[in-house]
Amino acid sequence: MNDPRFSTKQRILGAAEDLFARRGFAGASLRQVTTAAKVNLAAVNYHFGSKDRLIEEVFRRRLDELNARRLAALKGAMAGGNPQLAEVLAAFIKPALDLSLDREGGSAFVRVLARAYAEHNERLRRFLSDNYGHVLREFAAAFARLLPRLDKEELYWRLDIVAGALTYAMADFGVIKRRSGQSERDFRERAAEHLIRFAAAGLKEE
Amino acid sequence: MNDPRFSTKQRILGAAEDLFARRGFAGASLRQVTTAAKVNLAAVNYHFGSKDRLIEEVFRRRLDELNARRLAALKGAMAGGNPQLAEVLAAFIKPALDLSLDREGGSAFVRVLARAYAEHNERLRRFLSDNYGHVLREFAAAFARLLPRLDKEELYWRLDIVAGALTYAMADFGVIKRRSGQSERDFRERAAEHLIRFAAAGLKEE
DNA sequence: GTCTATATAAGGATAGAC
DNA sequence: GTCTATCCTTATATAGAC
Repeated sequence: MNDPRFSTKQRILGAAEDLFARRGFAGASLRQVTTAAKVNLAAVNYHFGSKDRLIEEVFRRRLDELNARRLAALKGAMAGGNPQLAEVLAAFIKPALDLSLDREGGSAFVRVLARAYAEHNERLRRFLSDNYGHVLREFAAAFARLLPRLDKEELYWRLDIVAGALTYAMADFGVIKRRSGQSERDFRERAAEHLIRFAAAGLKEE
Repeated sequence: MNDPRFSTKQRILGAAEDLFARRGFAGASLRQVTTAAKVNLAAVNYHFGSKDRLIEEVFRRRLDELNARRLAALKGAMAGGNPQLAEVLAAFIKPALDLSLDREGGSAFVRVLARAYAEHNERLRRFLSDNYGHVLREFAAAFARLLPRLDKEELYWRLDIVAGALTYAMADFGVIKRRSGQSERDFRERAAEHLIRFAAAGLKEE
């Protein structure tokens, strides 16, 4: 029972992630979280200090790895000296959709992320911007190199639209359902392909 | 004080819309709503029966008109016998972005709508599907006529992506900010234009 | 580090007078 | 239709024993 992957702290994070995805930050109570994690109610305040700090740690646990993967993929796409638009898009999109495939809570987390957008919560926005803003800036610079004919304003508009579609796709908001014979992994991979092709077409449009 | 536009019921709906947008359905309490509406706490249960029913009425008040406008615009686009893709897209997108321009609460409502997606709330989904699903089906049929080379699955994927980008754009999730000299209306109109061009390019892609 | 017990506040909903 | 008062549940957070 001393496996750090199943420590009290990690069990709380896992249960919180799941419940925040399903009921929202305000909708999921610490009682529900600690019950699901099979830990004592007081453990949340012992390990995290408050509900707000617990929320931040739920983000940190996933986003550190997600953004490291995105940057590594971006570096790979830019390395050859002849970067392709679809590769750079894939560097941004695929790690996110992969995360949504991770049965160990990742699929819940992407919905938490979508909720964070909907929240418009200033505290959360600042936390995300402070910790992960540099990743977005690197991608924006890469796209600017690949699409030199688009002025900056036009480029930002289009990237914003791509981000919206990605957020929506990741959180599974849409109406498309997986067919019964299809694996979750296959479904997600097709979602990423459709999204990348659609986005590339929209970005390239003169 | 008997103007039905400022009746107790309408004031509750307006305050609820604003608070649900800012704090979410669980995050906004009936006490906050009734205080903002300057009505008595008990008035919510008298007029609506419960918080859940209040939420549904917040949706109904806006969506009846929004979807009527969309269908009217769709009819207009299809009437000539030579419908254009951009026109049909505009019939779907522009009424939504116009709503987001309505200072009388519409701009709050689009954020409520985005939250409803994030909620994945079964009760809400059924309510929306039962009441407004036919509108989406009519648009899907129109797009199918305009894009005969896309098979049904491909078309649905792409429409799903468009819906995601629209939801995101309406709720102002993105990073693009209005410039100081620019009016809100002008900003929204440009958002709609960018979105329609981007979506049309992505939909047409072979 | 985990427990029980509890302080303290806020929540949705309702009863009953006016 | 609107009010006050209140029921009952749930919430976050903490104190202090183990």
